[in-house]
Amino acid sequence: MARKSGSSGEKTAIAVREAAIRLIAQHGFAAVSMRQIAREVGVQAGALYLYTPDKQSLLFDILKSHMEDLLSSWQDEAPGSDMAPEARLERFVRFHIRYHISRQDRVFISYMELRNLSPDNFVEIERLRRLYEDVLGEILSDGAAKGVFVMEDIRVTTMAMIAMLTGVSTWFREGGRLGPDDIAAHYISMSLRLAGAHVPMLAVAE
Amino acid sequence: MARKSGSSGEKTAIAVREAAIRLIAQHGFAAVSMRQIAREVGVQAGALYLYTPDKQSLLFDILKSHMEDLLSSWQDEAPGSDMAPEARLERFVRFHIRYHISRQDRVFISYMELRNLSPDNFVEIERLRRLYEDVLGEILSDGAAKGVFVMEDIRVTTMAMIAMLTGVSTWFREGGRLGPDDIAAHYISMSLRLAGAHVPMLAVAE
DNA sequence: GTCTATAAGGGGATAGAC
DNA sequence: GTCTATCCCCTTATAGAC
Repeated sequence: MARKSGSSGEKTAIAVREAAIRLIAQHGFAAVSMRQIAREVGVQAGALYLYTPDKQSLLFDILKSHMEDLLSSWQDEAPGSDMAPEARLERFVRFHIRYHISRQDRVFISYMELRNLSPDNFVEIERLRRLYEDVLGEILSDGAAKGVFVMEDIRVTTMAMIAMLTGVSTWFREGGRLGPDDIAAHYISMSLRLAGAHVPMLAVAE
Repeated sequence: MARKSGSSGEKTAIAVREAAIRLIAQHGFAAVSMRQIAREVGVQAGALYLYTPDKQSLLFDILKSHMEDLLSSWQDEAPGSDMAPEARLERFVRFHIRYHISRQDRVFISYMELRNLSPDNFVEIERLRRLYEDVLGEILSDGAAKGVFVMEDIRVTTMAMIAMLTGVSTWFREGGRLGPDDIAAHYISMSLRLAGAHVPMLAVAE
């Protein structure tokens, strides 16, 4: 975006995004003004328009790059479809939980602010979200076909599991009773159980 | 609120609430103006202030009466704690799914608009929400104590199950492939499985 | 790249007529 | 119980100086 290497434009561009993400996660897109974002960044409101054509594009860019990053991060560590369904599901759940815990703000926004997207932008984000849901749907279908997962309804199970997994971002707090890896482990065994896999209990506490 | 029996005040008061719920669910609290609500009701903006002291109270009243109605509806059909945990869980899940399907707008708002409550109002709504979560937590704890539910972590399972169940309100659409009762049945067996109960498969489709 | 100034409009809320 | 008119403030976005 910025061409002069010594300029602070690059840094400002990043600062604008980060500030927007933080403020929108906290107060909601419609409740946050461009002036608030500018104050957080330390520039005047007018300067923001060097980095975004308008407020709507700012939201869209945040959501779009979040979804793209989510999908490409998964591609990077996705197991081959020749792997056992249980192992694939475990990999997916661990990835999902870690990703959602480490990027709580972005995740939160991308679920809460869909209503504030323009119709065209909404369609595009929904397309990307559907691609991600299909990753899980395909793993569950594969497991059902191979007889290692037993579900009454694959589509409902997919939606239920996605909601269950993503919910972690609403209650997880840094420094709580459980760390990210403990939580991921719990969600892995809950997911396997939800999919109707035979899952040995590793440890029963409480 | 209105004292004259022939007046249209009572009707208007209800219309204001319904319009507010519909618009807020669609666009978000911060994005909806008092003028928009008035237009939907068919009155002028000033008239709204006969029914609410301000916009914040309008939101708070919607969320508070939703939570109170949710809790008292549950009280009305809650089974005694002498019932078997599996049966109690089944009752809870069926109630939750039906309630959330039949009041999608209210449920949606009460999850999405927490950020737009004033700090005091937020505390009150959170208190009510926690009461409701505890209903499920208590059922799961009871089942664990009696050895019919087997979970690695009761608190995490409670949060996961609530998220899974409430998620139905984000994807359910009237006239879809499955009716409310089919969906409730699926969520019941998924919940039992999540709780680690022995659950017979009734029917495996797809 | 950033600032100041400003245009043009919408926001919540109130006063007073009817 | 409702309307009209209005106050005052904040909003997004742009123009032009530096």
